[in-house]
Amino acid sequence: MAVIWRGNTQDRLYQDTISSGGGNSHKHKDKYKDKEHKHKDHKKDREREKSKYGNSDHKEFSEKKHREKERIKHEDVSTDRHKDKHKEKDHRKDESGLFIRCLFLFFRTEFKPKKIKIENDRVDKKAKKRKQDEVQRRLMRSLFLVKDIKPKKTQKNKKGEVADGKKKAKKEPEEKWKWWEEERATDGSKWRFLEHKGPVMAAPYEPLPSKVRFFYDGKQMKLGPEAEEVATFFAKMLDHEYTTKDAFRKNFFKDWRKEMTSEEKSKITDLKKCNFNEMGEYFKAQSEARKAMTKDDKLKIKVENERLLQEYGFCIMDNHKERIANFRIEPPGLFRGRGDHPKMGMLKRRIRPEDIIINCSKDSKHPKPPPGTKWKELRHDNKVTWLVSWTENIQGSIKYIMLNPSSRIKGEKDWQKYETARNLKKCVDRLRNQYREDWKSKEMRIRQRAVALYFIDKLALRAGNEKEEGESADTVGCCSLRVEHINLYPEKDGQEFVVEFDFLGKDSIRYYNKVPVEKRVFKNLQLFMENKQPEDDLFDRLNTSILNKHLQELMDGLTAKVFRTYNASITLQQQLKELTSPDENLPAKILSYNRANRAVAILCNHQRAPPKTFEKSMQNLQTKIDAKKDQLSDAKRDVKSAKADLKVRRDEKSKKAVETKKKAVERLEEQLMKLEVQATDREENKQIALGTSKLNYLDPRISVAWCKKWGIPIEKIYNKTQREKFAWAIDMAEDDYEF
DNA sequence: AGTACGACTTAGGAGTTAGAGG
DNA sequence: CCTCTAACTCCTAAGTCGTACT
Repeated sequence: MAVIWRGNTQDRLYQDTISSGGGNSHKHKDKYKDKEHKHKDHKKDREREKSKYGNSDHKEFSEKKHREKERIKHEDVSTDRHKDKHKEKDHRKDESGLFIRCLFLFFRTEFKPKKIKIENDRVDKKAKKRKQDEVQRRLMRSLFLVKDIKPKKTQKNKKGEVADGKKKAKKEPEEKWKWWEEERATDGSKWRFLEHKGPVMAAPYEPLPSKVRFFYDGKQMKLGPEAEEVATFFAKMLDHEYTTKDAFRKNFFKDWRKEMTSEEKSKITDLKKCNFNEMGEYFKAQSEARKAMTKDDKLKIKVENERLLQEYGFCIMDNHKERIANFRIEPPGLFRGRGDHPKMGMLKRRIRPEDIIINCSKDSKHPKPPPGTKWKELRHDNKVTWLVSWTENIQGSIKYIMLNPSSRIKGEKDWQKYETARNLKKCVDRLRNQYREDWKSKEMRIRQRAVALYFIDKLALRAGNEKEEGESADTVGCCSLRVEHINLYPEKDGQEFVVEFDFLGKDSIRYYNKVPVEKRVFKNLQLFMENKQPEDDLFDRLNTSILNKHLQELMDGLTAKVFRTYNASITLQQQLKELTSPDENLPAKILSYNRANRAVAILCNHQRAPPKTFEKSMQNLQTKIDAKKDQLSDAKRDVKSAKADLKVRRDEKSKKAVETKKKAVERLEEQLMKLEVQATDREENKQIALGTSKLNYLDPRISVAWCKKWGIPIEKIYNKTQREKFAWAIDMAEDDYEF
């Protein structure tokens, strides 16, 4: 079974390693029989309905278009893009923190980071960098002129950047809009005015040069453009292990054949006989060539990208120019699901303008479809935040183009999320008492609800919606846990009532954990598992909808995922309090921050694949360690012989010699320990991803407050993008902010 | 209560870039 | 200066949750 089966962090941090694995092959077939059909028919009906009524009943907005436009402040999000590059130099090297909890204490006292490198050095580099930048900018400008790009905003911005980005670094553009100081709409509308240029369509297919051949069964064969395009998708993935998987090959071949002419179809009947190697080589060569391009050519591409960004990357929403997140339509390709996805390898088809729904203000300048095409629909729905949508062909789900996280519309929502989590903080004790009471309930469903909630709270599990079997990888969350995903141990490793979790969660990331639970929980679990098969639901009287309905009654806005946010943020706050010591220097403090962050990442089970070069860099480190060990044993031998000398001579000189040698040993021991610690550290960080929690779970105001309290520059914690996303928090949080 | 859908958040990996080290 | 690596950005898959409907 080909599942992403990474060893789990918790596993290695807190417990003995286990070597379980194994697939889950269970079937709930009856339950889902015929679902697919119904599903699809239904969808079609709805679609028909929609196009019938789509445009009819939208309110007119009173604002006059031009007046709106006049008031637009041209805050240009991208202007200072490159500006503080110099400042960006962070101290990643010092970030390497140890995680293991038992080492926390030790390190707090023992770790003395090196002084950071001298400022002088940096100033020099900065100056150098600036010079380089200036050259680049000049080039950029000349390129603009050469290419005779209409000198619209883009140009101005570019020039503006050049002008004030440099010497007068002080002169910030116009001050940023502080949406968080404004009133929020209460009527459920998301905006009043929305204007944008529509999406950037995927580049059309460029047929291969005729020298690049495809062979079937050893014989060269020219493919028609449709079949050829799909073949190139496969050829591009040739050295990815996807292409060796049965499901991938099967799905690919089936969909590929659909694109073939009847002639091709009758010839090509076996994927094994297809030879895509020349195609694969061709693409490899192409990407090599791209890497080897001259600086000028690279710059041209950069400029073109920038132009596209300026033209399509922004919209106007309620008087403000806002950055769009994904303004490009997803190009066609082969579907890459995660984990053991039944649909891997299927053809993700090209999106045409006729598939695309545009959403914007009635009174805005509507985006134009490419010449000779039209949009599927033009809609004016201000109850939603998306600008563009289309239906994807693999799962039949809808994809959207929406705004950047720095936008008002995303920021408000994010802020609100943390406020809800803070509300939970106020009543979490009450809730915890409540679910503990419910463990004793006469009703099974209440007990199940209470135990599930306990897991969600204690272990930060996801809610766990039901999924349609066969539509996606077999993964679970709390409510969808099955009996096979847990093991109960009345006693294990000296602890009582241990529950062992082992399942694949979101993105097929394995969750493995052994936790001691309260006796009552344990007994309940035994009860829930009575007379069940491994593939039966653990909580058979519960689903996310029931759970969330219950939570909603306990607190306004409360849902299962709020617990994850709450527990993540509160953990960060606590850990920061615990780990930061006032007299430490800056790198040490940042180290503490990262450790706190890491604690959260572990709680939320945020993992990453070990870096590709991980083994190698580990080996290098190990070599160093071995060398150090050799040195150490040499030094120890020296001590011995010096001692022997001393015995014979008994003079001051040899006594001193012994002392020096002993010192050397001590020094080496210390160095060795540091290296070993570094190795452990790297090993621990190997598969922990800090980014996800930082971006989605940690109230940024906690970090901002911490920075202010200890005089840490915010750039050490948040990079440019993150600072843009969390601008609201950076602006509003003071050093005494309490989550 | 159950189901399906739509909208939106959360997620890890691939690709790209910058900057540290050789 | 060039190469190698780590960080950052982009990409899009995979979740959550509310709502409409039955």
